[in-house]
Amino acid sequence: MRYWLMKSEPDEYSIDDLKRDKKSAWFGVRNYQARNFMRDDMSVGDPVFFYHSSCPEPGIAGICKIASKPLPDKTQFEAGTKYFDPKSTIEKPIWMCVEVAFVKKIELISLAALRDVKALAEMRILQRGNRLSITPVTETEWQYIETKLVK
DNA sequence: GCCAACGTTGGC
DNA sequence: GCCAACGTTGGC
Repeated sequence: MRYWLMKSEPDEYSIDDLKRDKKSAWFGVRNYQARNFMRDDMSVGDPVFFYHSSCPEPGIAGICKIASKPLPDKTQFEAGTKYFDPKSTIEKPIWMCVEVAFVKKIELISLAALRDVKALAEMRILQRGNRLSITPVTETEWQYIETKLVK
């Protein structure tokens, strides 16, 4: 089992949206590293921190879990949308996604609060210049956050 | 809105 | 394969 952190802009899709939907495809990822995590490294049941980015209060807003094997991201075939990729074909899709299932909403753990914790200094999300929308979380980091910061 | 950092593109 | 130009991310 591996642990993950997945970013979403709450204006686009928030933890409340996932709570309502129970389950959702994590579509729209157009970065190869992030895609490869979904395609190659995730397993059904892996726990995920749901992170709100590009918003007034960025931080971890909830917990969800991986709920499907990798699937072709349908939005890559939708001509005229911002996720359309003309290089992709049904036979050879370029972009993959997974489904995630809601686990719980938590009291927001702000980015500032995460930065305050020495034990989390090495977290990918806190590294300078990090922009990757999906990052692995180590077991140590997960346990620390889960036991000490999640409310 | 600004800007640093990073990824992608495309000419050579 | 190099690298400059450009686009995007995301915190502030």
